[in-house]
Amino acid sequence: MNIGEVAKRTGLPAKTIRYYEDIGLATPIRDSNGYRVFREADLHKLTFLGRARGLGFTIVDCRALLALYEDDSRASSEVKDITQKHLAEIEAKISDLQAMHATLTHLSKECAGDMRPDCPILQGLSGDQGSE
Amino acid sequence: MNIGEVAKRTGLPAKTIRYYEDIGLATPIRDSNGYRVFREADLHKLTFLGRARGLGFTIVDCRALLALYEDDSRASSEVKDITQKHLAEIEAKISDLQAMHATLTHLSKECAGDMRPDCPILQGLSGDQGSE
DNA sequence: CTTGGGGGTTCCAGTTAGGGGAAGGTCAAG
DNA sequence: CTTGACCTTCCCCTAACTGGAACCCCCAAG
Repeated sequence: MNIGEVAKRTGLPAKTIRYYEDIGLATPIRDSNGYRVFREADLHKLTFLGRARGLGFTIVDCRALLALYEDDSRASSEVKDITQKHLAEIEAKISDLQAMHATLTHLSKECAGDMRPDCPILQGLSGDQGSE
Repeated sequence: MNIGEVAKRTGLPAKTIRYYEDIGLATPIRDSNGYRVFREADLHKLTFLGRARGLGFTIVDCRALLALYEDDSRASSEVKDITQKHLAEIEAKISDLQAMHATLTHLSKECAGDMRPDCPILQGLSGDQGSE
């Protein structure tokens, strides 16, 4: 299977697949013309990578998960640990974003958004806490 | 005021302040010894930048906001537009993260997390949808 | 035979928003 | 005079790709 076909099946851009080979996450063999040739196992690994990345795991995490995926004797606790850490990071990010959202919503509500130059958003950003 | 003092007052690392000068967001003057000298106005701009960045605005947004901040005749609607777009992006990110969180929580719950190799998380990532 | 188009290949540069650290100039105190 | 804190520039590094240039390969049509 050539890279284009793999891209179609996994949904990953060809560029990304080449990149994954570069950093050692995929190891297709080569045809006599230099083209990459992907086997079923390569396809499975790339599909796995695509899903893990889609769930926000970093490449470092993916590398670890992939190693565990290929190790039949792994303990499921190792996988669960990585996942729990990732969940904690996601929760932290959500909290951050929600705090930003609250602040901006508040500032935005007070701003008329018309042609006048008076703008509570800029006042808030400048450090003037106004009549809070 | 030297850069160290500004760093203390704004909470921004000196490196960041130099970077902001590099990209044209701050324009301190120079002392005869080559040291940067920051005036009150520079301090205000940097404080503004710190807050805007802290609320997740990109540097591009900050540049626009700063221009509006310094333009006494701006219309508040321009500021509000940038803010609303940013709010929409924040909302999209929160949704993404919440979806990831739900999926991972689901997978994680089904995983015993013990010494056995059986792991529903890896099964989920591999594309096996199991008994869903 | 040649041309065209649609694969594929490598390599280089750029993205965000700075961070780390080296090599060296400056300043104030003891 | 020296020490240590502060400042300067410069260059490389990060994550995870993406875009583009220049070039090779293969097949079918005119």
